[in-house]
Amino acid sequence: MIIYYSGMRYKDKNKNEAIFQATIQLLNEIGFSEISMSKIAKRAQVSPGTIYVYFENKEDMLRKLFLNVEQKISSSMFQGLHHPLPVKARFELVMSNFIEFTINHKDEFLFFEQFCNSPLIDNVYPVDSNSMFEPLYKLIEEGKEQKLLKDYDTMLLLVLIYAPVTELAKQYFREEFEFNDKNVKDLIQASWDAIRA
Amino acid sequence: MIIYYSGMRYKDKNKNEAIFQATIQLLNEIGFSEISMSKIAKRAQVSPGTIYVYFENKEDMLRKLFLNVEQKISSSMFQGLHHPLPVKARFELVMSNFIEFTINHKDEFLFFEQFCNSPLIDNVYPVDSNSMFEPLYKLIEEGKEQKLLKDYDTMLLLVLIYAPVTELAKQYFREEFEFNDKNVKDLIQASWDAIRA
Amino acid sequence: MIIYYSGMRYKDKNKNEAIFQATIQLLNEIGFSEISMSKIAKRAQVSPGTIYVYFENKEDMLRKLFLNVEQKISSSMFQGLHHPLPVKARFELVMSNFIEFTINHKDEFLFFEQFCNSPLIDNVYPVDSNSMFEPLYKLIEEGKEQKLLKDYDTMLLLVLIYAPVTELAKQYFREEFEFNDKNVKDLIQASWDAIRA
Amino acid sequence: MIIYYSGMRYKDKNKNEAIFQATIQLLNEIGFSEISMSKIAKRAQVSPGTIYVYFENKEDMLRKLFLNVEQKISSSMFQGLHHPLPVKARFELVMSNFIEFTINHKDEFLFFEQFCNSPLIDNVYPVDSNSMFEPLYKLIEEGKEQKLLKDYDTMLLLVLIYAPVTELAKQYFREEFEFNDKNVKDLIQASWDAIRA
DNA sequence: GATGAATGAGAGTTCATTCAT
DNA sequence: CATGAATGAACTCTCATTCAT
Repeated sequence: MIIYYSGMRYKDKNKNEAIFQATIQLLNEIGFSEISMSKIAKRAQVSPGTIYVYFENKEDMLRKLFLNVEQKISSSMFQGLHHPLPVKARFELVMSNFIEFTINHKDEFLFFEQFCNSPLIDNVYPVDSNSMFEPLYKLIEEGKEQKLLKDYDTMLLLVLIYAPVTELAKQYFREEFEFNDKNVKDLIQASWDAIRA
Repeated sequence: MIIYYSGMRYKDKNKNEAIFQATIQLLNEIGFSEISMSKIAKRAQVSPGTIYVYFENKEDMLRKLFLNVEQKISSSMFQGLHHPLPVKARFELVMSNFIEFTINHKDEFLFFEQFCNSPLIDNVYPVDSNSMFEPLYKLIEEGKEQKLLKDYDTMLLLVLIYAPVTELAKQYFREEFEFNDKNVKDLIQASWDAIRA
Repeated sequence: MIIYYSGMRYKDKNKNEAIFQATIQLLNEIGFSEISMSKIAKRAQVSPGTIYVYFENKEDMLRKLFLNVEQKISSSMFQGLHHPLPVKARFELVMSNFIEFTINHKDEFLFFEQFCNSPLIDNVYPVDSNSMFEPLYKLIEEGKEQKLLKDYDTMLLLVLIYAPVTELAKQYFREEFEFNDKNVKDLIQASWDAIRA
Repeated sequence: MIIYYSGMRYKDKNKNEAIFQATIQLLNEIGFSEISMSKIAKRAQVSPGTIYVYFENKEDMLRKLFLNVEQKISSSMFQGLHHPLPVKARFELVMSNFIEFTINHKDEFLFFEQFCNSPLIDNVYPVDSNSMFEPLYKLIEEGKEQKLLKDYDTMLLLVLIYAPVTELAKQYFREEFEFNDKNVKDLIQASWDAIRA
């Protein structure tokens, strides 16, 4: 589908998305060492040349894909986060949002983790790599001010609550952990125990 | 060290190690997508052909390197772990061993994380991927039996204590977190709070 | 000749043929043990990568080249073969067609012989390797029915007439035999004597 | 087995032969394009270095192997050839010797044919390539003097009798022709008919 | 915008050969 | 004599990218 917009001709959103999806899938199937523009093109059912209509080069495409996925994760994670709610309620909401996103978006999530653990991430964030968790960071600082949370380094507290989620998600996709209701509740409880004063 | 027997020239342990070190360094510098056997050979100061004297192919080399690093991490982590010690003391020992290893073996650790988050890991462990943490798994089960720890899924408790360590180590190498004495103490304390009954 | 359709750049028949000719020439000059895709590309004045636009791999290229040459030989051999002609006349026509083709297409012929005598031929014909001579086979059977030819195994009679031609052609190219009018006439006569009743 | 000979230490005949046999087998299995010194060494159960004790290089080894096989064929072919026998009897003896050798020495024969049809043959015989058939050549000339054979070019007559044998042998090994007693008799008869006056 | 033929560079791997033992 | 580790060149093939259409 091509959208015309006040005299301007827009690129086909579907092709862009098809390229993104093909890349995410292939990266999870064969990894960075084996992926190639031709394979991506074949999977996305476009010509190799077409990718260069949408992106400057391979690096540019991967960077834009990463930022796109990061945006999706971030907006899902903080969905429905109204300030009036007390700190603990907001913590629980963010945690369930995050868990829900990961288990429902396997490909995006695993791509994100693979990318973050590779040196490619250095080309994306020359300065700061945790802007995605900014609202959560703020929430923890608020909790510390209210003496609800431990007076530890904020980054330490931040990691204590998100690292287990991502790690358990990976175990879940390897079928070595089950994300049933009890486990979700337990995870949120234990995470709270880790950081509460 | 080269060992000679009659009529043979034996494989050089140093060459094997040089190839491993070159691979680890390059993977952390440029990643899986940019690494190549020629670059590894150049960094290790051997001929490209020489790598194939020691390993069947690229995949075989990476797999053997991974298992080698995993062995190093595992043996460091459980160093000095005598059974007579109480559960909490053993927990604290394992945690500090683990933290100490990661911050003192940047290259090995980051390679390990990158590898674990790539699809290559699937070729290494067709069945079970947490054998490295087996003694820690057992320790948690013992703690659960003694009612010291929460009666949660053991994998959940396991992840709650190791995931923050690896994540903070990565932040540390990005200079976004400091591993001073207080932070180490706090991390161990918070992890214990997360899992204790 | 390059044919363009809208929005596409089409494959160039000349490039395909240039690759075939370069391969035939090089195989006759240096043989299977020394030939390489790079050498072929250089001789054909294309990039090494270009060969892989036209063929899947080396084996595929050689197989297609072989079938192409076989087709040429076969169609030359049976050119002008009208059924109304008596058996002997048809025999003589096929023989002179065959002789003429071989001495006028040195490269194709020598490539064909080299290929047929290598194990590569097994990958081309999994079942039957004499389809090229099918019409000649039929002609011999007709001659046997008319009691013109010996009542021997048809394959035996077939080989008796084509094997000397190919062998003499090779001697001719080594300048150890001359294909003058007398020798051609003698060869055809002797071959007829071999098979006639 | 190592043979010591008046103060000189001889090379191991078995190793030499093992290298020859390995080469012949591999050439028939995978051909000149795929063969390599390492593969030959592995098949012969010797070290790659050992081949260079016996031969100067690959080309030297192949040339010596070819001459060795040619010698075997030639001596088998003219075995029991006493001059007192009449021309036709000698012809028949040579033919049966030749047929018998080919069908009983598949590997040597197919290697010989493959080698003769490749440009490698040019490096072996810079001048004359039919010395192997010298006695047969002489026999034909004798037959021509006795007016028993056609007064054709001797090379032509020579080829008329040996080319069908080699070609049928190849068909035999592809299981497309049967070398039973009748066919052998028929082949010899037809060959005689081809050349007799 | 979209195509895919075309490319030279470089990928992983094997090569013939050497030589210290 | 025999070994096999070691090598750099060369192998087959794929790469990211370009560009005429």
